[in-house]
Amino acid sequence: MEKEEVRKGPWAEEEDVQLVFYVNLFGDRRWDFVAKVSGLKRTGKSCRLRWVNYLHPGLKRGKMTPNEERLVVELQSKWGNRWSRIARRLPGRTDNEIKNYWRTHMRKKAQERKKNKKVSSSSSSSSSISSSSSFSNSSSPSAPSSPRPGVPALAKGKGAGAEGERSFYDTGGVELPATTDTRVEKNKTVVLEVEEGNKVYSMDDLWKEFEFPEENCGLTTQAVASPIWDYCPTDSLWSMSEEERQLQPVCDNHFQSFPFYNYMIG
DNA sequence: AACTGAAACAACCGCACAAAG
DNA sequence: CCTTTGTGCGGTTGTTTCAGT
Repeated sequence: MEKEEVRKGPWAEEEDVQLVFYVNLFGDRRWDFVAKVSGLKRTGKSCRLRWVNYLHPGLKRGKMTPNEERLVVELQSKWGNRWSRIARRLPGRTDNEIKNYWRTHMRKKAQERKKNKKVSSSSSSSSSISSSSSFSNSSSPSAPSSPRPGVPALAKGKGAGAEGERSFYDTGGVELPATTDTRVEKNKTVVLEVEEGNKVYSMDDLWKEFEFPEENCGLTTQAVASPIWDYCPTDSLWSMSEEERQLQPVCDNHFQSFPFYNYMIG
């Protein structure tokens, strides 16, 4: 009946590392393939989701800026719940994130509306709360709302500069459109040195890098890209053909420990 | 200090569409 | 042209953390 158990639920750090590695190799298109080859017991769908919502370089984390909030409200009223479309206008934000944001804020608004109704019905007869979309105000831009550690030690996308107008979805994968400098992170040297020297980095370690924005000040949209990218080879890999990759594993130690290695040679 | 509700975030599910065979 | 497969999207649910009482 069950062919292979499919893992569900929260992703482990190793899984993240593994996924990033393989996405680096094969791009972010063939998710089924990536899922299979990586040995992750996840569906391609699940891998894609994890990538898009969490691991993607260029993801901005942390609270929405007032600007972004305004934009979301504006675009939502214009396009409806086309979250992915809206997300494209908000570099670094995912449709999921926006969706969640909207949901909580709709709830808030609904509550406010209820309150107002009660008040207005008891006091006067004016309606008016309806389409006013008082979001930009109600979202209290100044509300500090302490950063949520909901995400393991990495949701601190504080100093994310909201610059750049490009869908972060187009990581391009192998067939990256040679438009602009799609990914700043790619220029960073490192080779999936999750184990650098003799030190082994956990995902937390990797993420921590981003708690010090000064170190990334040269970056714009990608400023808070998933730090794991720092540890992944990119350019070299992107430009390699599949065959080349087979012949020339990037970092042997790791490489061989990944199921992919067996897959390729076997 | 313990409890409870709300908020934020992560992940899954099902459907629709597009491309490949 | 039809079928299959993969991907993207929107909706929904579950989990964790925080703030207020």
